[in-house]
Parts: sequence; structure tokens; C-alpha cells
Amino acid sequence: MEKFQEALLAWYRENPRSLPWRGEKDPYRILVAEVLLQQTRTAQAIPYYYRFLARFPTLKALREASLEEVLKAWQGAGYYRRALHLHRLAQEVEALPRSYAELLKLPGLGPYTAAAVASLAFGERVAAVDGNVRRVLSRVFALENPAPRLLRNLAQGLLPQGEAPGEWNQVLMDLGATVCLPRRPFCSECPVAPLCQGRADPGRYPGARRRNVREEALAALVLWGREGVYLERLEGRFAGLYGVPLFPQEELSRRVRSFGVNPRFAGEVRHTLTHRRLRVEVYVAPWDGEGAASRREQLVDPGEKPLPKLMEKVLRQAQAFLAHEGILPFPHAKAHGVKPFEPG
DNA sequence: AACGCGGGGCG
DNA sequence: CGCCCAGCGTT
Repeated sequence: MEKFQEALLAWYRENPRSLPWRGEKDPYRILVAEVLLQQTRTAQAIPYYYRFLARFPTLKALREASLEEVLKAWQGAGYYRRALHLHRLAQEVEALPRSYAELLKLPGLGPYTAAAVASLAFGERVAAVDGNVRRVLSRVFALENPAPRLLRNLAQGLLPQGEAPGEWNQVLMDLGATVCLPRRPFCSECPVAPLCQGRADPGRYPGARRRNVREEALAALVLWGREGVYLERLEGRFAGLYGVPLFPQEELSRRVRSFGVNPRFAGEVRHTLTHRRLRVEVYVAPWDGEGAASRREQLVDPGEKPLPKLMEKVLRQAQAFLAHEGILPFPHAKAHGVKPFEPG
């Protein structure tokens, strides 16, 4: 196995990736990067990394912020529980613990993130197994569906003695991210191709995970007034963020009745999540909150609240419709720009 | 072990 | 379109 490690380390020295958090020493900044990278491509994480750290440069700054401010900084990055967990974590500890075992106890840190922070920030000899490492090891050892436990043991056994553990973890991840790609890997460029047991059929290792994408028919109700749009705090999906009322399409008539409005159809919006395909009918109605005094204060400028992308699409659609009708749009208009309304 | 949870880029 | 991404928490 020494040959394996030497070949990879030599390759890494010649092909380093330049990333904003590469070489970072501050454990907090490493943590933010690793949490952002959970199920998120590096290219997508980078702008959020800068924005979040500019807003909350230290654990203390994060601790003293409100959850809503934190979610606002996270807006657009997805998997918003990550932001919630980071905020909660900041309340729980004065400083980040320095061991894998302690890090693993923190909210939002699982085996991968705890290992990444422990090795990168504190030099602990612990292997970090992410999707890249899973794929690399599955191919090297020709494993179609390796258990997480097995992968951790394999990765742990590969940690070189003389090398900084954090560096080594990045070596494997970099190989997976740039050479050992999910589809059409560059085996001819791979430093460990001669040792790879799965080289003959890389598409077979690891095997595909089955997924079940279901469709959902929803409706959104955009109630707008001079002071803004009626927003509520969302629960369940997008919990903690804000949005207009969103519900199964078949509940439309009931919800319309309960609000006492007479809405018009403003078009349709599609939004895809990993496991869901959402088709949202957008309805708009003028509203001043009459007959619902407690709701009146919920008429706000959506630009001030953390919104999921889906809600941005819904508002944009509503706005385009209103503009097309020659109706003065709500304050949100300037923030996002108006696309022409396209019927159907 | 299976599922819910965003958003985006690629072939 | 389907696939997958520097995963985690819950059941």
C-alpha cells in the first residue's frame, strides 16, 4: 500500500486544487466550509462561503446573531437545517472542541464533517469519507455497495504515517473530484490506475443508488398589498424560512375561502428537489389584511426575509403577471427584476 | 436501512 | 430527462 500512497501524494503535489478554504487554519472557517460542502458542489459552495464568513467572521459573531439573520446569509444554499445547526452549535460551545469524538456530538456534524474538521483543523489522524472517497475506494477495491463502516476502516488503514492527516484526506477527495469522476473517469490520468481493481469497469463501482422521484401538485397564494406580501414562517419543508401560503393543489378552494379572497391564476412554476418534482400553480389576489388583523402585520417586503428559491420563483411569477396586467407590483419588484409574463 | 431535506450542473 | 454532489438527523 505504500506505493498507493506515494503515487497519490506525488500526483497531489503536481495537481493541487486552489480553493478558498485550502490551507485555512481557523477551525471555525474550516467548519463553515465543510458544512456548506455537505451534498453541495464546491463551485456552488464558494460564493456562500464568502458571503457567510463576511457576515459572521467568528463563532462569536454567529452566536450573537439571530437565527433569521443566519438563514438570510444562507439563503439560496439549500439544506437550511445546516444553518440552523450551525447557529445552535454556536450557542452550545464557547470554542470548537478539538477531537473527532467531541466534534461528532455537535449538531449538524456527522462522521464526515467531524473527521474533516478534526483532521484539517486539529491534525487528528482520522479518515474523512465523503462521496468522493467512497467512489475512489469502491473502485480501487472493486466494491459495488460497500457499507459505510467498511469504507471508514479502509480509509483509516490508508492514512500514511508521516503525512498530515488533513492533507491526505484532501488528496483522496481531490482525486475523486477531478480524476475519478462518477461518469467517464479519467483513468488514463490516474496515478493509481495500475493498482485499481475496478479499472476495467469503473461504472460498476460503486453501484447506482436507486431513487424515487415523485411529483407533487401544489398551489401558492400570493396576497399582496401596498406594504408587501403576506408571508408566513414555513414549517416542515423549508422550515424556518418564509414564504407565501403553499399547499396541495386540492386544498386551493378551501384556503381561498379561509382567506376570503378572489384570486386570479398567474401562471405555473416548476421546482425540482432531489426526490420531488414540484409543480406549483400561482394565484394572486390583492389583500390588505382586512378581517384578519393579526395577519396584517405579515405584509412585508420579501427582500427582507430569508426565502427558499421556490418562493423566489413564485414571487417572480406573480410579479410578472401583475406587471403584465399593468398593476403596480409590490416592493419586491426591484430586488429581482421582472421577467415578462408568459401564459401557460 | 430508508427517508426527508435544496439547489444546481452535466451528459 | 436522469444522475449526483466535500451528508445529517430521524424513524
